[in-house]
Amino acid sequence: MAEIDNNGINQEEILPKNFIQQQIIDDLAEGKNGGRVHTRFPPEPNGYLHIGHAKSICLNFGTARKFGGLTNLRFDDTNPTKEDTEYVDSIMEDVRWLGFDWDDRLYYASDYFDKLYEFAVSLIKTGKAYVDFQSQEVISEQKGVPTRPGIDSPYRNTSPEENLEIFARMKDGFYNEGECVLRAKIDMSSPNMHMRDPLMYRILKQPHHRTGDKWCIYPMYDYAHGQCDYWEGITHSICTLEFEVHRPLYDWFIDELKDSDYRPRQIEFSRLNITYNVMSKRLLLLMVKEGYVKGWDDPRMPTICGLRRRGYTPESMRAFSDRVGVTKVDGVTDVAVLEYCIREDLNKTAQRVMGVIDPLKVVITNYPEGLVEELDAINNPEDESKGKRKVPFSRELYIEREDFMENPTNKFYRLSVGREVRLRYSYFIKCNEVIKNDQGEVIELHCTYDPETRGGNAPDGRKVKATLHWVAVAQAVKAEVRLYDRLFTDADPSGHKDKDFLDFLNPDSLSVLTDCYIEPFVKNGKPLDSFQFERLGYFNIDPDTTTDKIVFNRIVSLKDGFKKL
RNA sequence: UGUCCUGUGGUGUAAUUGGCAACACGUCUGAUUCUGGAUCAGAAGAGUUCAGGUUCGAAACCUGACAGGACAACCA
Repeated sequence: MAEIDNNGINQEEILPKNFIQQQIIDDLAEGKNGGRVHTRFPPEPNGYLHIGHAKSICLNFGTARKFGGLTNLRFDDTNPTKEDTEYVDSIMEDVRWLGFDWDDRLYYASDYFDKLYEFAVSLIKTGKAYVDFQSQEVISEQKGVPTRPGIDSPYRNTSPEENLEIFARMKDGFYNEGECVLRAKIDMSSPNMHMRDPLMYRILKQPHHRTGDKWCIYPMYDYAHGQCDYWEGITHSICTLEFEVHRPLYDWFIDELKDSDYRPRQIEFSRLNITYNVMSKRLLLLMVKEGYVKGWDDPRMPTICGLRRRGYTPESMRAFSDRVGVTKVDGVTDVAVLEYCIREDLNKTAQRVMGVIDPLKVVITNYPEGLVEELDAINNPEDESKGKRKVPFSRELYIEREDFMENPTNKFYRLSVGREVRLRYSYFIKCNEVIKNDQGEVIELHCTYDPETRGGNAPDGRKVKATLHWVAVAQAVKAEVRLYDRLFTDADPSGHKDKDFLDFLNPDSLSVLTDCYIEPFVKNGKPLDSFQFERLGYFNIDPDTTTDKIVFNRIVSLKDGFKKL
């Protein structure tokens, strides 16, 4: 049994699950930060969140929760040229949908613009920051390259008094964009490029989505992030690997700022990659803008809103995030793991229903015309409490075209002429005759049923090898079904130096079937409700559904236990 | 020819800190089944990038290679 100690921390769960939790445990053991654990999720509102962010959300909120701590949501909005409130709203929706809550701890980097300015002034006063009037090109040239040290700027030794005046003018809009920048005075010969007098502020005469026209100078990420962490009391600042080389700078600013033993600590982990996907905001934005997909929430997209529309559940996303783990190894997760997670969830929860997506008409020649029977069907065999429903059965039915084979191979044991199969929850039927059109295509089957097998079992105990799903023609709901395949044909579309990721776009990633028939039960469904179409897979109702057309998305197929022959 | 990070079955992770390399996904068997699903039972698959060293004992520690990644935005 779990024991709760007086900090409310579950002692049973205190075993580290990954290296970050191990480091937190070590920090706690050393008595750092007064035993607090406080994380933050810091998205830049310049695009929609994707499944990699979902992992980060689960990691930040999940880790804090495990240690009885808190997590802030903080928008990293230091660049008004790229950011927008549209993205702020979608990000909040996505975090909540995933099942996390920041309570009243919603922050913006822009909340700290005044404090950041004051801190910059204090760094100027101590001679640790200076305004540089050189062009971007010159500054870049002076920075050198990783293998060769840089050289000092001629503005490096301007007096603090003069810098103070200039910086105030900079803030007041006296200079033009690009005319000057504020830099930290650190070490132009550092082997770490980020320590070669990094930029703290640049001039951007752009209105900001929150501060409006108040500022024309905006802090750089490196100058803002750690200080925001500090002022919010963040203890563990978890980010992705590309910020690893920024850590010395993060620490440098904190050292200048801190006035107690408390300090936030940056810990990096490797970002999520999934086979047959791209996971970069830039590339995802490009696919949306250029129309390769229908939008950020296209069900083929690895965005959170895309996966939500596709039918992925928050539970499945959290389970996935848990399964992939947290390390510093740059790897690729098989998309099969994601699919496993949604199947695992939906198998336990999804309402079963019968639907035929590639119909073949069947006439039960010995079944009374005009008769409709209501037969019992189980709503979810994995969950007795979900009960049963009635499914109408009549003389004319649809079955799946691929469940019939005129000349069956020896591994095919479904319907064929002379064979008997079971129609799920109804009767055994035997196929007697194949009706073809002028092109020789099978258009209809004539079968007979055995009235003794009502419900699906034969009193004489005889067995059939296959059970087929079906729908009654007259009662079926006609539907559009959208089938999705992977968006790319290559496992690592953006990983080829000589090829563009668009070269690997899968032309068949979407197929729309318009002649599908589903049992009447689905009429009660609302957009985003999900079902298992028995033997086919999991499907949900797409928001494109209207009063006269119901549209389904295939979330994922059922696992195929057999090879197509 | 700089600094930093990372190398464990096909893939993702683990190995309680030096003690028989474990789990999951995937793959393949078989059982069972009114979903070729689910479930159950089982199998194959790594000797931990390589070479030295320390040790009774190394995936782990040390040295050196090799491979991959990150860093040279007034982006985050």
